[in-house]
Amino acid sequence: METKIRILLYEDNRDLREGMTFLLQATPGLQLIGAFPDTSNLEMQIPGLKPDVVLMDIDMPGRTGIEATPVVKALRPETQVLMLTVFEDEDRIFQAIRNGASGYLLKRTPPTEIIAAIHDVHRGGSPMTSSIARRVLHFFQQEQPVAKMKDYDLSPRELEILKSLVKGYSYKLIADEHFISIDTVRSHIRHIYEKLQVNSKTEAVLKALKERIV
Amino acid sequence: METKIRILLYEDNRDLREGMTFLLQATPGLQLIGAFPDTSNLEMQIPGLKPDVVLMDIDMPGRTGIEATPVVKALRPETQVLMLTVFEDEDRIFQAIRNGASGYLLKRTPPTEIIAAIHDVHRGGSPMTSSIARRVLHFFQQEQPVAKMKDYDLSPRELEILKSLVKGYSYKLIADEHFISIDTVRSHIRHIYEKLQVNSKTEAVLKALKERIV
DNA sequence: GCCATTCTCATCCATTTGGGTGATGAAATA
DNA sequence: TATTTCATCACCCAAATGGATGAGAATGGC
Repeated sequence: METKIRILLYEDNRDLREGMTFLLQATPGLQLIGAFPDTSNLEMQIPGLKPDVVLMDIDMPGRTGIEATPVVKALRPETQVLMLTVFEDEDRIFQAIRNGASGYLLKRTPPTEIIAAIHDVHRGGSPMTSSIARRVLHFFQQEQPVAKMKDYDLSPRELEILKSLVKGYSYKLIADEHFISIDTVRSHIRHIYEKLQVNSKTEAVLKALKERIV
Repeated sequence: METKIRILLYEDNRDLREGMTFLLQATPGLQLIGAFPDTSNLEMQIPGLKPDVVLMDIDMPGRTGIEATPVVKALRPETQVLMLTVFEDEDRIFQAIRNGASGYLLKRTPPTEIIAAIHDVHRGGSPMTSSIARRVLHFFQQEQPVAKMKDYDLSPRELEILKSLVKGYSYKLIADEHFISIDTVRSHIRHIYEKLQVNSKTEAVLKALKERIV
């Protein structure tokens, strides 16, 4: 390893902080450049210490780890934030991820895996426990009851017209777009409304979007 | 371990299939109950063999692993599908995930980790390599340029009206909903249009949704 | 007190939209 | 071949919508 990975630790629990400090200092290839019980001085510490990886607890007094993460990313985008916490609820996981966290580990993860995860996140990976990963995947899967999704039996032409509606076009515009008369457009739209069981442009557009018929 | 994990393998490459077969048969706690070069007989094999975990290659002749996955989940929802493939592009990853895969490993993953992943997915985790995980997280993060988002300076009342518009309501309905006259509704909506720079209900609704002002 | 904003309501007018009805020719299907 | 579906267009009418303009009451800030 050429140069050590520069690590910053934010953890309010003193025992845990000191334990992690010991672990990190004892590990070759890693360099702990700071360990703090809160994020109140982020704005000084991040630009000053230039960490490669920040280990972030979630539940801290003052600014939580979730709130601090986007600040870190804003101050120094190349810094990787690794959440290290006891919380496993989807809300916090997603908030952390949306805020720019690159990894999400539970504190009960064995030390060797935490070390591995630090290297991992520094290499551009996103380490996470598989239970966290399951929740993330679940998010993608829980989607629509696509299977039961009625296709509403729209004709090809009706589908095109519906797409134009979803673009926010007026009847006249749609007519021009498709080189047909406005009455033909109206005719198609009437059929679309009937099939979708709606009776206005807005409702049709909303339904089309919500059930992604478009 | 009380009872062995029942595993089905779908992999068209003969060498890989035989290699995996050897690995799985040599591992205590696992029971390979079938290994097939294609998914043409899924409909018989899944209900007949009742696998706990299916190892699924993506690129197979006939029905691909991505297409086969939802079929597996439909035939036997409790079966966990673990993608095992060489492809690492976001498209395929997301297709697989959306189709119900519970894990996603690259074939170059070391055998011991594959074994661990099988146990993992069977326990309800979602093993994935951290590079895959990074891509998944990236999907959440790439979102909107929230920062640049103008708030359009809508008044509280206008925002409420806009929300009603997004519900697909007509002027009359909105008037009733808020106990105001229809002309007042029209007045608010005109102001909304002006601020959002649109000139129809549909456009306003689309803009509100797209920029999630609602 | 004065000013800006917001919320309210109104009137007038033109355009758009929704709904009813019907018709024609082409294409696909039974 | 007969029937059905699709795409096209038309005419009528009523309701909804969009745009211009104005105006009174309430609120909050300066």
